Amino acid sequence: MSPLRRVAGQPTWLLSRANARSQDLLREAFAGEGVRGYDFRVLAALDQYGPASQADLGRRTGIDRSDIVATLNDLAAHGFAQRKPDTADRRRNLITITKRGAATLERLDDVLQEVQNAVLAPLTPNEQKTFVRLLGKLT
Amino acid sequence: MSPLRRVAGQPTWLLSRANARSQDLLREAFAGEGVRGYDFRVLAALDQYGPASQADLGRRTGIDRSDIVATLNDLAAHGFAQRKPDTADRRRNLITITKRGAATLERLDDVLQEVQNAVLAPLTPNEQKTFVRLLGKLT
DNA sequence: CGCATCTCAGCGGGACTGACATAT
DNA sequence: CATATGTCAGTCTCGCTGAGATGC
Repeated sequence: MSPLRRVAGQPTWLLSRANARSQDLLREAFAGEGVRGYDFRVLAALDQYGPASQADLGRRTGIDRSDIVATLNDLAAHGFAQRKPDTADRRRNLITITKRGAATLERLDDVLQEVQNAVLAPLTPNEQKTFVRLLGKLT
Repeated sequence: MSPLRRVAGQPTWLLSRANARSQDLLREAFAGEGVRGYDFRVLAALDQYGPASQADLGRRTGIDRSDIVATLNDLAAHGFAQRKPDTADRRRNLITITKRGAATLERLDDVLQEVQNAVLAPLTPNEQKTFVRLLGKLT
C-alpha cells in the first residue's frame, strides 16, 4: 500500500532523503557565512522577538539552555549578539542582536530561500504549492 | 512567493520539521529493538543484496567504511550478523545476516511502516499518494 | 608499484542529561 | 522553601577525515 518503506540503502525512511539534501546544502551555505544551524535559529529568534534571556531563547528556538550557552559564546565572538546582565532579574542575561548580526541574518535568509528554491526546483509551481500545503498539514 | 523560509524558532527550513518528527519516532522505536539507524540500513542491505564485503556495504548504504566497522561490531555483538574472512580475497570480510538478524529486520520493517503511517496520518489517502509522489520527484 | 580493504583515532554539528551555584 | 537561570561536563547518533597495516 505504501510506496515508501525502505528502499536501497541510504537513509530512506520517508522524508529523510529529501531532507538530507537540503540540510547539506544549507550547512554548506551557512558555513560560507561562518554560521551553523543553532546560530541561525537564535539570530532569527532575536530578530523576531527582540532582546530576550537565554532561557527564553531556548524555549523559542527549541534549543536546550545548555546549548544556548555555547551558541551565544559563538555569536558573541563573531559580534553577532551581545550578552548584558539583566538589572531587573540578576539571574538573567539580556541578549541583543547587533547590527552585524542583523545584516548577516538577512544574508542567511536569502541563502535559505535559495536552498529551498533549489530543493523544490524539480516540481512545477503548482506542485510546489501542493507540496508545501501538505507539508504544513504534517507539522 | 514561498510560504516556507523561516518560521518561529525550531528547525524550520523546509522539510526539517516534518523529518525531525519521523526521525524521533523511528529512533525511539528502533531503540526498543536495541538497534540504531546504521544497524537497520546495514541489515536491510544484507537482506536485499545478500552477503557482501564491508566496503560494498558501505557503498550500498551510503555509510562510511570506517563507520561500517563499528556498526558490524554492534550487529555481531547482538548476533544479527557474522563476519567471516573471504577466502577468495583475503583483504575482505564476508558479512552475512543471521536468522536472528533477519527476524529483527522484519520487525524493524513493521516499525518503519507504522511510523510512516503515523507521520502521514494527518493527510487523506489521496493526499498521501500525492505527497509521496512529489517526494519522489525531489530525490 | 598503485590500489582496495579493514581498522582505529579523532573531529564536528545537533540533541540531550545531570549536576551545580546563584538569584528569585 | 521551591523554582528559575546560566554554566559545565559528558553522552549519543550520524557523518566525515586521516593514517596505518595488510592483501591484491
